[in-house]
Amino acid sequence: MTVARSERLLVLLQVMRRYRQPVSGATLAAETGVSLRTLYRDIASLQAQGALIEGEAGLGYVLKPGFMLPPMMFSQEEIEALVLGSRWVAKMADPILAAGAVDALQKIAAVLPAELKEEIDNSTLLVAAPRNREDRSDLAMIRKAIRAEHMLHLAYEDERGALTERRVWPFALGFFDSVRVMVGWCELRQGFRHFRTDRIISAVSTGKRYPRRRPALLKEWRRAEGIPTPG
Amino acid sequence: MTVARSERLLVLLQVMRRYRQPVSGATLAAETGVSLRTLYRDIASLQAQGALIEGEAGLGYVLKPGFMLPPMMFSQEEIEALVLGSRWVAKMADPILAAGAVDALQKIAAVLPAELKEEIDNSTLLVAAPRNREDRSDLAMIRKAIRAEHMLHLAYEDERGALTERRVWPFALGFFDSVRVMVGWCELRQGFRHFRTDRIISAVSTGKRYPRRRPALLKEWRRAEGIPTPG
DNA sequence: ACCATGCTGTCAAATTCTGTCAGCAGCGAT
DNA sequence: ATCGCTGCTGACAGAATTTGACAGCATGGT
Repeated sequence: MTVARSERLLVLLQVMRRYRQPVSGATLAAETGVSLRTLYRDIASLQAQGALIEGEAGLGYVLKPGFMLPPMMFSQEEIEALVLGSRWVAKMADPILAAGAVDALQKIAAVLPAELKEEIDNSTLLVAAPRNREDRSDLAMIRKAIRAEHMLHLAYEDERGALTERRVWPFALGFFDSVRVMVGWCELRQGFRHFRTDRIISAVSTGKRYPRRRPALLKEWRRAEGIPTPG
Repeated sequence: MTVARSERLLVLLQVMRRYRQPVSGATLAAETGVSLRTLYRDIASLQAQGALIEGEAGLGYVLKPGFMLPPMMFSQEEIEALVLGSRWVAKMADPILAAGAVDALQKIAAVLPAELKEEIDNSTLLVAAPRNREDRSDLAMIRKAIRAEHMLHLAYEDERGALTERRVWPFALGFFDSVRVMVGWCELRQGFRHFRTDRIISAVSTGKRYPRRRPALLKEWRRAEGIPTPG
């Protein structure tokens, strides 16, 4: 069986992820142990399968951030869990993440045979409609800052209505029943603080990285709060 | 590119799903337009890729219920949505569905390169811990009854504490912030009724199908309640 | 203008896939 | 026990596909 080819394509994706800058086709060909001509064919294959690879003459290839899943089998419970979870995200999260949930569902539905697609459309697992929120915070920007480990300038109104400005190192976002909370290290208080996103007056990314790494902060915060690691 | 082969494997899965009973390899070979020898090789390929296909001598092949996804690409937002959604399900749904969510996450994590797997483990999107519930209802059984369109014998305690017994046709399950609600047609009241699962004293499947189809009931209920169809 | 690079066509060699034939093993019915 | 049906594996030759080498064109940056 030609398992070699599909595995080579997976390897190719990994190699492209390693380089964060554009890589030349010649380099990729060498790393995957294949001729340049074949590499071009492999790239074309991946693109045909939906991989977001951009190639520019004179520069090389870059893989847009994302995840290529190989073929895999999900049980009925697993797919129901994914569908229900995505629906919850679609309703409860900010517009961009919600759009991601909808897109993911559509991608999955698109590859299912008609009979099973209908099963999803008629899925019997429903999620409550979200409440009206007065939460205009830009969660997408906050998520981006978290991913990039960028410091944020925050104007925040605490429980007592007092307004403060701080610089914080955001590293997590919590979704509770009715509120969303940004978790970060607060330079002002020199400690971990939780910020309800509906009380954030404004958040501006400084574009500068904070000095510690996100997983370390997360771990330390978990220990400080006595929160077990999620499954 | 040998897109022919992988497509044939997808077709093979669909054909196997059509037959709910065991199918002989010869039949499958004829349906996919391939020799019997090659069919055996195709089956082996699918099994190697994780498909749950069982073959028994003298009977044929059966595909265990589930969904085989072809290789596909998810954007960062999409995968974050899937992860967050699965975490929510893992915490908020009944044990079986929660296990499905955990399993699905593990399957996805298992095929990601180490660096991205860590990304999921350190995911910055958190879900609130579930509240303590006094909800001992067997949601897994209810979901099963919904899928099979089976009638349920229900002992239910309504808001006023009055205890009733009814036969209902369950067709949906709603997840709200703090309560879960089974939706069904109530034979006693001759109308759609919502049953909070924590007020269900006992639910016994009759094993008999109800006379109407689930999608029709769902649609009618949506119209009656003024609920738009979910994305 | 020049170089690095992406991209496509062509064709023969290398590789893989497929069909045919053969044989063994497990299961149910006669 | 025997038979038929079926799953499953090995071997091998021909068919089909993939690969590599070569040639050429297009594009962007220097």
